[in-house]
Amino acid sequence: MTLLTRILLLSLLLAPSVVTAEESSCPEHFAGGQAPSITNLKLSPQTRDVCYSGYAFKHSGLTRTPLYSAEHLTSARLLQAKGMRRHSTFFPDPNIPAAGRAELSHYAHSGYDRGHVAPSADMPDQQSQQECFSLANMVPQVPEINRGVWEKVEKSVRKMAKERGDIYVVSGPLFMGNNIQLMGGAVMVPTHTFKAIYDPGRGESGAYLVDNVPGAQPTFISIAELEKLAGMNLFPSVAKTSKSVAMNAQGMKAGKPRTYAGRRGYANAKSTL
DNA sequence: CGGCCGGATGTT
DNA sequence: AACATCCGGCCG
Repeated sequence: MTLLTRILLLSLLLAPSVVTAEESSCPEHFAGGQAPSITNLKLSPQTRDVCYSGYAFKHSGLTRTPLYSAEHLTSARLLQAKGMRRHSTFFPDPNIPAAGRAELSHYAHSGYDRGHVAPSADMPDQQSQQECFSLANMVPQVPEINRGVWEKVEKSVRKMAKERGDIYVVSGPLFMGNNIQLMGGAVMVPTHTFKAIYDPGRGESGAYLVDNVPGAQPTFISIAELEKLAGMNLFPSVAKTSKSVAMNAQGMKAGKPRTYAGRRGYANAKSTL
């Protein structure tokens, strides 16, 4: 089977709903049914919201990455996901206009991994498994990070979801500073990746932030702090006073929780977008 | 330690 | 699509 027919087959198999309005057509993926919203207007152009069965994302044609991918993780879902057989069928997303999407060629021999934003291991069935290999759910990630500490963050969040039973997760890239690299002349290489968690049962929230450079360790920041860096309102339905989740207790070597704004070099960092 | 997992690579 | 191989982390 050629690559082209495989892509055509995939586009037939996938039945996404693309929405442009404020209301999400897949509220089940979001805390309070409300999708994250953009507050940094530089991020707004060429965006598209896509709903899949296991996650939903907002894609940017400027970065050719998701700005976020959102999932609702429950213990039942992860129990089901655990038994899933995985297969790697990465594909350029037919729901994203070709002019603004990532292609397999952009990633080939780039030195970067195709890093899942919504992870494959969270997906409970064949369809969602397949859908999460969309290149619209990928960011160029330093291999050591993707296969190392980021994987650890993902596992830690799955563990948290199993223990708590029910959490909402929003993951995505950051593009900080004025020296953003382009992979394959097209796809923006994120400087960081984040994973934000909201626990509706306990009213707690928090986020991991990991630099996209070899040797980086995860840091823990508040949702409010992350929202400033990301230029997005990640959990619009959640009161800003929600308590912080004690993520350090999840087997992570994240060091002391600290405020990212306090770190030298980041306090004045601006998104180039 | 070995075996498994999850993500990625390359070849056919 | 299947297969071999790699890797780091985790578990018994």
